[in-house]
Amino acid sequence: MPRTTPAPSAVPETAGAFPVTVDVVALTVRDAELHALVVDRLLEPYRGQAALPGGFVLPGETLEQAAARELEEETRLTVPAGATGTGPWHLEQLRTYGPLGRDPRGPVLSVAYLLLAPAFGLPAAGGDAAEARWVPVGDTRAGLAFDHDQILADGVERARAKIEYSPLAAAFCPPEFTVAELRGVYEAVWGTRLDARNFHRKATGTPGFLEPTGRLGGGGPGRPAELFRLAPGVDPSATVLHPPLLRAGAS
Amino acid sequence: MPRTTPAPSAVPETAGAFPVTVDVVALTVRDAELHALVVDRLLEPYRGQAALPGGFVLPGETLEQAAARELEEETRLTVPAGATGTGPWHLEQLRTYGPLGRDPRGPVLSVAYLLLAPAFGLPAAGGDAAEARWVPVGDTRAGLAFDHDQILADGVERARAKIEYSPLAAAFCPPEFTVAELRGVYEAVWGTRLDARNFHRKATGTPGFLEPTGRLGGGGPGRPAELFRLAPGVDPSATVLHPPLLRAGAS
DNA sequence: TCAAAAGTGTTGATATTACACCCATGT
DNA sequence: ACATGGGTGTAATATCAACACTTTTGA
Repeated sequence: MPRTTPAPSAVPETAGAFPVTVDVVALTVRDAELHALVVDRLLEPYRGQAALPGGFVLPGETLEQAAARELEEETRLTVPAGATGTGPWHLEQLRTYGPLGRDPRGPVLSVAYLLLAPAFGLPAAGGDAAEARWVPVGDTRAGLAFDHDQILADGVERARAKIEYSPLAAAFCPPEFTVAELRGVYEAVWGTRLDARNFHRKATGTPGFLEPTGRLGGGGPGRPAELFRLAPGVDPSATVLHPPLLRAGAS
Repeated sequence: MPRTTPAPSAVPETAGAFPVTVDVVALTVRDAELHALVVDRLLEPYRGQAALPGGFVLPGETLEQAAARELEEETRLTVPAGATGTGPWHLEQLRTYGPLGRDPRGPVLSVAYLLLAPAFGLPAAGGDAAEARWVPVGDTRAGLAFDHDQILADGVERARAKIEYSPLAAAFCPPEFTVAELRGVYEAVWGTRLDARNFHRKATGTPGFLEPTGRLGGGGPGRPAELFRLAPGVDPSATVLHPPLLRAGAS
């Protein structure tokens, strides 16, 4: 049946209205490993269990606003406005789950978001919000509330696929970074080892990806590495790298 | 039926409840051109204007069920159950739009689905449902109600990207098809011309894509073509073609 | 026999991979 | 000096793109 509209500005009575949540898969690379942000739930259902940060969408806000608000409330982490654009942050919609069979309270729709961010510290536990912490994605087998294990797995798979053909790996790095740092991101996200020499050539040789800053970075042992930034004017989520940085190229 | 559990704890009062629609981007290839399914709206808002088939999600149904029901109601087209799997049909979630600024009646969330299907006839116009028709995607500039132009564009772009590295192009074909038919799908979806000889080698040479049936098809002029089917046991949405059938390879 | 479409062979250009080798710094 | 990581050169292999050529049918 077509949309039935009793009045020009009403929604049909037969249509259900659904509570809608946003849940955020926030990923970062720490200690050469991919980590996800989880919070410990203070309230029922699943009280005391770990879950993805998220919560109900409020009237009058967009889904992106709700995602940013929930992240900030639960982790004191402020997502820069317009993080869908360039820079060391990236927020994009993942997919929508529900409404049936995923929340003991009843039908709830959840719109999941994926956030890719450079490593950053979290405030010490003990605010009025639940404690937020980073957990290695390999350690999260079947431990999260609701269907959040599935959502996390989908988010990780999305990240793995996207860095292959988009400049999004740079979203895990600070504004200026070395090729080795970038390679560390690929190795952590894919869980593989990459040949440093070939990676360097591919990354620096792919048009529309990296731009040299001219400066040198790093104070560790060995020759200092050149610092790069993301090529100017590229939308990391729209740019397609050619040739791609192939996942198959792992040794 | 609605799974409304009286519940250990209820959804917080502060949380908004949103009407939720599903809208379907149904694509097919007809006359060597990519077409989308649209319906003419019988009711306000946007009465008389073309729109994607879709409508409100009812209590107790899943999003996929709602998408299939709306398609069937508005186009008399029955989506086979489990069309997310193998075969000449493919239904997948596209993304979620809203809730603000997209429906004059107020905040409405829309979960968009993408359906890839072989060409099929539509019932003659004049049922109690709105008339459904195929329109070439090139002809749909800014003509659809709501934000459906954007949703259609997103669906087309998803289809274009996916057939490059997945066997999903076969979802546009009947169960058995020739390499030329398959090439026609790529040409229509990408809007390019492909070299028939190189395409044949790539398509038949890519593991996990095509399986020869041994039979021959076609009664037209020229040498009869071998009939193929999708390789058995492949999930078209999960399989990754290697090497991919590159869009760049268009001549 | 001819037109049309299917399918194979071949070749130069480009990409990938593996690894030898040099460069620049801290200790 | 030497260890450590940064970065370049090069050669074997695979893939891509263009196109000559053969095969198999209908008219």
